[in-house]
Amino acid sequence: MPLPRLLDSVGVVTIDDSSPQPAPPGRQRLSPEQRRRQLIEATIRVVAQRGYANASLTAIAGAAGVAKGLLWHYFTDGDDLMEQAARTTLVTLREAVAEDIDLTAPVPTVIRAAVARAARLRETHAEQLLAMREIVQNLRTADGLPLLGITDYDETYARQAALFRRGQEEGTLRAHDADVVAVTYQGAVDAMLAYLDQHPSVDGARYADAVADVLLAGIATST
Amino acid sequence: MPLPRLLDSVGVVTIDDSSPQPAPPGRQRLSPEQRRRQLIEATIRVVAQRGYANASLTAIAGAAGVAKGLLWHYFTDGDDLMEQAARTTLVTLREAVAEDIDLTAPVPTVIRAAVARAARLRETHAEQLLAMREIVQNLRTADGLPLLGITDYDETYARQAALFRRGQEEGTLRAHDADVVAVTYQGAVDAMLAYLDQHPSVDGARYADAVADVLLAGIATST
Amino acid sequence: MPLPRLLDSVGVVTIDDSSPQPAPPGRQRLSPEQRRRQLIEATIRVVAQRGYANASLTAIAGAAGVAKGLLWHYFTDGDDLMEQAARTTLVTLREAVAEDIDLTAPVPTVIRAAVARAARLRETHAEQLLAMREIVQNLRTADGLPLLGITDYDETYARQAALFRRGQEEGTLRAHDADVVAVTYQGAVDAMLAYLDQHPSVDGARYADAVADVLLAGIATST
Amino acid sequence: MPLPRLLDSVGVVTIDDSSPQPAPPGRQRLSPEQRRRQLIEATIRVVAQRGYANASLTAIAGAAGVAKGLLWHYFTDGDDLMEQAARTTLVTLREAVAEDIDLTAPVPTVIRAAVARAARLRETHAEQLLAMREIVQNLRTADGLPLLGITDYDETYARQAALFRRGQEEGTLRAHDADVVAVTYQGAVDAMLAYLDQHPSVDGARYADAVADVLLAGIATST
DNA sequence: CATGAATGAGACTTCATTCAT
DNA sequence: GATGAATGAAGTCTCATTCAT
Repeated sequence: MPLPRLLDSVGVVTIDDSSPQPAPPGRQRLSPEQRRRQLIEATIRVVAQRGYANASLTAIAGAAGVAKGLLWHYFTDGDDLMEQAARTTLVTLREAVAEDIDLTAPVPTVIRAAVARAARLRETHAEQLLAMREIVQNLRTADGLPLLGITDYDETYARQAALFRRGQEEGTLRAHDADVVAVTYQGAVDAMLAYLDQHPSVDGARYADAVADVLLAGIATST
Repeated sequence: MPLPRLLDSVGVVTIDDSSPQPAPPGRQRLSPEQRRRQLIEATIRVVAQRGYANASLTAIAGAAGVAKGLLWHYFTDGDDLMEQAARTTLVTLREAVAEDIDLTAPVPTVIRAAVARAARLRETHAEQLLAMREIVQNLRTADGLPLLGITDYDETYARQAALFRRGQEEGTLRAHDADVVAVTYQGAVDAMLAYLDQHPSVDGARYADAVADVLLAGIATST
Repeated sequence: MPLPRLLDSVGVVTIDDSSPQPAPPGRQRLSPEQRRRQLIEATIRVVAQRGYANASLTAIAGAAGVAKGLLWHYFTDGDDLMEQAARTTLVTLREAVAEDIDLTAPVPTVIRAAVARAARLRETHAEQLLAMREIVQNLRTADGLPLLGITDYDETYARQAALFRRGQEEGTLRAHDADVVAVTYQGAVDAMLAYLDQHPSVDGARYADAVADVLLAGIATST
Repeated sequence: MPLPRLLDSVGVVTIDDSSPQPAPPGRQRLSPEQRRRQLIEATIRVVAQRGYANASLTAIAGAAGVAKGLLWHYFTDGDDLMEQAARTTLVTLREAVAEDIDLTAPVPTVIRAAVARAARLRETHAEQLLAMREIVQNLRTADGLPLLGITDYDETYARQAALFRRGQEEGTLRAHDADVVAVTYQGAVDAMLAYLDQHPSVDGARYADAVADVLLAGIATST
């Protein structure tokens, strides 16, 4: 499944219960799941808007419309909240993207569709994309090493490599090293998203198509 | 000159005297240039190791073996230090990469060489690569907008697009949109670096060659 | 109501619990009003004892027996604390003095009583007198202009001028310019307080009476 | 000699060598006296303009056009500089005022002239007045006690009391306690200066005359 | 004598975290 | 469970003072 790389693909599907702080009564008593979701959504929102460094827990609690202290009822500390926010968001994103693509189609078709869907993530999951980038980039273990990344990437790359291998078996892709192709593909998608982010006037769909052209020219047997 | 994207920003050629606090002699009197360089080097080192959010000025001064207050003699505040560190690093990097590539060679050759050189940046400028990513990602103006990025990237993309255009005129590259090709190329290189960073056992040179294969298959007239 | 000038500003009636850090029980939970009052009292105390320039927020928090950070729960910053301390003190003082004087008595009688009450302020509100002087003198806006003073004084002068005008109408005071008389009166009282401050052995009550003699000789129709 | 109280009377006569930093050559070698005077003048200027709290030694050295370190060649520390600046200024002021008044004239005449001269101090020695107020108010010993004041006041009061006593002997002043009269007089002058400072539109000369009227009505035998 | 780079103490402020209510 | 007052550990920054040049 051509999932954009962790950094790119971030994106809690909808956070459908769109209301930020609708709760009118002073003290609502929610189920743990609801609370966690509520707090994670606020986290994504604040991180996206103010950046990781300025996303204080006070601000997050405020955005969620709850008291500061409540955070420690549901998360062991700030890092835990960030990590869970990232992981949750990643999972939801994967599901969302997978839903929109027919993975059984011919591999070149899958690739073109996946690139197009990734380009649309900017529109459907703007905050999540931003926030994930921030968290992945900044969240560290106590010894300074990145907390997220390696593991998650590998899984992503593996899935993509499998896809490319199928293409080679079916004869629709050329015989490059499937891992290299996977990484290259990811990088192209990632760069596309960053570029579109900073050039909002560009037509994303058309741009994605052009990117797919380049990629398929490089790896497909026949465009 | 086909400079890798984020890589662009990586730099500071030497930092040869790798030692954190080399000499404890009471009070060193350095020239402004030397001192600035020393402080910027320490900044890059600390940001690379601990991440932007944990790179306190206290830590940076400590890494430089210098009193905290000295930072304000040379930089107006923490953001100024970060910005200057990034800009200095960016410039030095560009020069470093430019030196190693013959830009007058046939475009496919230039591309292959550039990818290879970029792969080697991990070895020669590991800290700078990491630190630049951190600073570019996190440094913001007071209103929350990224302080670095857009402008600098555009220049990079423009240079690369010019290179690709030359290739098309000379008949060595196919007729894709040169801008799209530039962005795609950058993304591929960037992804390669990130991948190599986290898989140190992989042979960078060979990997770079494979990436160049894929790219050239996509854009060159004859592989 | 003939309030002494700088004296005006002095105040905070009680501060009865004079003890710096009365109770060391782990964590006290006070109402906002109590806490604000406590912090303002500590501010007055520290400013009076060590001077404005040496009244660090660290010292003030220490004198209040409270964590430094708590100050920012109740005041936006140090200047805000100082300003509120001054204003609160001013109001309380006015009320305190007004309570002790019968403003409907013949004007010369009011004047004599007011001078006497002012002299006693040294005993009942010594710290407040000192602290007000310090704050009024030193607290400035960002552009360097005094934050307190002009406006507040004008009100004081106006009240006094009105009193003197009544005296002229009733025939107990001579026909000087009422504004000039008000300012002169204030200055005399202010100087008396400064003098008594530095000569503690002098009998304040007797001294105040002598000052009233001089003033009334100058402005009353019959001594 | 009716010298305005310490606080009021501040005022280095002219600082005639008016140029702030005229010295064009990099390193001038001045006599100790000249240097001290230069530094003290800069101190007065900076304190008057920015207030005591913002008068850093760095700013003072900058205003004097010399290197920071030079201050410690001529003064033991910042407090010493401030104290000497205040004392020097006080002396020069006394001389300046004394020059303008005929102390042998009838006492009421002396008083009227002195009040008038004091009112003009605002015009001729504005910075000195401001700076003296600041320094006297803020400069403290290590234990928090005011460094200037008591002693200097007493001298001033004594001189004035002597003047008033002469008036009583000559029959031009009534028989109040001369000390009380001195203090009252000082306070009136002080208040006048403060009032004029904040009401620049008022005609100082006329105002001073009115103040003298009130004072003399109180203490002279016949106006 | 003069300079200004360098130091270090301390100021203000922010914020994660705790805990009495 | 939920609140927000209170704490304490940094962090950024300023400035008097020292000292190599």
